[in-house]
Amino acid sequence: MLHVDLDQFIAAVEVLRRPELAGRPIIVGGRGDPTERAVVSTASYEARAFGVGSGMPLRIAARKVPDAVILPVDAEAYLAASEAVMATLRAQPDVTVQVLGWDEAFLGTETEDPEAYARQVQAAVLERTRLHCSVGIGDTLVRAKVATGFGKPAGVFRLTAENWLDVMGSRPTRELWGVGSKVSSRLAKLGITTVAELAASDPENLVTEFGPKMGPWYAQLGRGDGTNIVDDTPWVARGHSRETTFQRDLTDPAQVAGAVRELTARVLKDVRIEGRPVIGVTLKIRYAPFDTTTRARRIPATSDANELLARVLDLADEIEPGRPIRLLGLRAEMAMPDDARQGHTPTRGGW
DNA sequence: TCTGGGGTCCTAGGACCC
DNA sequence: TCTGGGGTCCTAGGACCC
Repeated sequence: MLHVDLDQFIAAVEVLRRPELAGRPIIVGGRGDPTERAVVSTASYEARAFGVGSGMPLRIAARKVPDAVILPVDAEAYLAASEAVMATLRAQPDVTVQVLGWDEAFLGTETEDPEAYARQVQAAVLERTRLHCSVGIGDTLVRAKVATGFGKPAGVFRLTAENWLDVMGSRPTRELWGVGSKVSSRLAKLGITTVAELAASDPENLVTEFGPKMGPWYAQLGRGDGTNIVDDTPWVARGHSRETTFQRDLTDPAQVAGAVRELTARVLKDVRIEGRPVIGVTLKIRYAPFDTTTRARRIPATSDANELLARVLDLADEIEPGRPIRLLGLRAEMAMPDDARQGHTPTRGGW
């Protein structure tokens, strides 16, 4: 199968509508104001050369690149571009498309010459959307996904059982899809720092450290093994959430109550579009500067807005009075339809 | 005043039941 | 005068991804 990933997607979309920005360091994040609390969504390759990357505080990014073009996030524009890309992918011959986000998808197809197929996909995407993408080819989803990184920018790379350890074996576990900084540190404590070491590790040790599901999962990841099924079943959202980081910390209880009502209204808007009852609510509270806690309640299935607001305000009563609040978030968990895809592979935000 | 916003899934521990 | 065992449900917290 193939994994397609658009190159510097958000920055590229911005350049399409403002060609004079081509070649300049572009940073997209927040409302485009580096004095505000916000982080970088995407940086162009020119900006990345200065050490700027996704997730970095906008303020710091702006400091690193003094003459950067800093732009606000325009989600609608990226969504429209994304839909054009995905439509192009779906129009390819004999293909199953599993969308992973705005700028990524797996493609399942049977072909004698995957490289040629990949080049054809790149050409079609470029012609239809004027956007460049990189393509990974693999015999599992994990290998295809990891392969894409070696194809960037605008290239094609193949990773299979054959060359997986040659290419990945000596690299740090952090480079695996699903291993972040915390897990790589915990692995290091077990004496596992490279992909090859993870691939050869005793699953029992991993179960002790990570539990019955994640232990074996990490061992499999080290080998690049896993499913090779591209699943185009339409996604069914488990829930919807909204959160707000306040530019100035909230201290006034009336302000907090107002923010909670506003969040509830925003979440309800999305839930109404789904048309499914809510079965749980979670309030997320970040006390300044960075102490985050959650309060959750499971509730009888309801679609009644007043009922929900009452529940959320109950949760808000658990906010400690007097502590400055930097962020409030609200998530509504929705009832799943009986036929929804469930119990898939553990991936956390992936497939 | 350095730390977004939208997601998913796993784990541990307590409560509760038989 | 000892303290099971299995199961489910729930909450809080953690980790990761785009």
